[in-house]
Amino acid sequence: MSRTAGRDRDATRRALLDAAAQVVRERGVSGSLGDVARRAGVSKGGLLYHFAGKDELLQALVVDRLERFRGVVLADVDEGDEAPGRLLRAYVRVSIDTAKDAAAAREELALIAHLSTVEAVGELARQDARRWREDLRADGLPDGLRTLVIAAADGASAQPIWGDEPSADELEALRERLLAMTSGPRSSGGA
Amino acid sequence: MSRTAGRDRDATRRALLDAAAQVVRERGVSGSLGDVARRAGVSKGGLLYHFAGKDELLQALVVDRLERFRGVVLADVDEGDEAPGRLLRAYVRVSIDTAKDAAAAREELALIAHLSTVEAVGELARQDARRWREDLRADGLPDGLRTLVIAAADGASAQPIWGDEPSADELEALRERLLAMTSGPRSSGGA
DNA sequence: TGTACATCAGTGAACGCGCGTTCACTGATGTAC
DNA sequence: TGTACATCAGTGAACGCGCGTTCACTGATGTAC
Repeated sequence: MSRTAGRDRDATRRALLDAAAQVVRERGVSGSLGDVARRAGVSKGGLLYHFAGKDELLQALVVDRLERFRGVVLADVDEGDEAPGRLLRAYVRVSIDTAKDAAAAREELALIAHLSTVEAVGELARQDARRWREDLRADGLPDGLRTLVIAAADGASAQPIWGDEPSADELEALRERLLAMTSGPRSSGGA
Repeated sequence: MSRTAGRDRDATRRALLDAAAQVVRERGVSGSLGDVARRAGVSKGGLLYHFAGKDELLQALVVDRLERFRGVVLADVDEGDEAPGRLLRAYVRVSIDTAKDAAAAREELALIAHLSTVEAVGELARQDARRWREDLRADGLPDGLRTLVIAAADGASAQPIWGDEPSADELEALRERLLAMTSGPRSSGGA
């Protein structure tokens, strides 16, 4: 096999991050670099060429996941929705949809939970959380309502970690209820 | 130092479980048995005398935590409260109180998240979650409302893992709101 | 149009350390006679 | 009231394996002249 097998730098990095996510989901942060490298189709040395050490790999991984979530939510904001709470409604939709695959949700949360114990990662997560708080506050809904809705959305996606697996029906009902709560007394449109 | 230093079997077990909780919080499941043993004041061999291996220790630890939480909630049920939702109200109070110490909440959740990746632990957690679902359902509130309140309580105690640290004021407001929602149109009593 | 050199994206063997587990042993306490 | 034996709750040295990291090396591609 040649040294540069048709893949450029970025594609290899991407493959390594995806492999790392898989391994951390399955084995936690104690999953080995060798395992990650094998799944990405490079040698351990190759991995270390891209990420100077295990911590750096995990840090890059958490940044990747947080950005991905933010991207999905922003893409889900309804352009036609001009009422206060449009960002929060997208946040709710994405959170609940994520929770529908309990196994995937549990794995994703375990991923974050594991990563959150890595020293350098905590600060990154805190920054991201602060940004969400500010963005959602700027969204224009009253404090108490907003806090409640965010907590419920977060709770729905966190429950699998306790072994709880809410049914699709329950999640659907919760989703509708949360969206209705943020749309004022009468919900007029929206999917 | 003598072999049986005034401590009986159960006290040593207790000390080992407490030390294990501490270590897992700080270092994750990859924290070492040597570290656990040292903090409990026994040798590694001594630890292995009580728990046949690392998996057995972690399993015992999760059972311990789940039982502890259930015990605190049951103890918090208001004897004078006869209205539907009395168990759920205790669940809310305990969950939100837990969330008030963000650092402790994050650590406790990280503990469970870590443990949930251990094969044998998953089934235990699932059983416990099923029991909570049944108990809370038997509590007599309508499905949609109950699901919402549980999700919000779970969310509040889960948020620290994302780096989010809700303020005490916010939590207090959320708590009151959730309790009011489960007490019908007019909340009559309660702390 | 060739040739020399630099750089990029890796390889893979080796090293050393930490950890889980095993095991032979031990000192205090309980029990039978 | 002693004595022999069993059990309980450990000790601590040793072992072997897996892992993160280092390092010398390499084959393809790009660049200067």
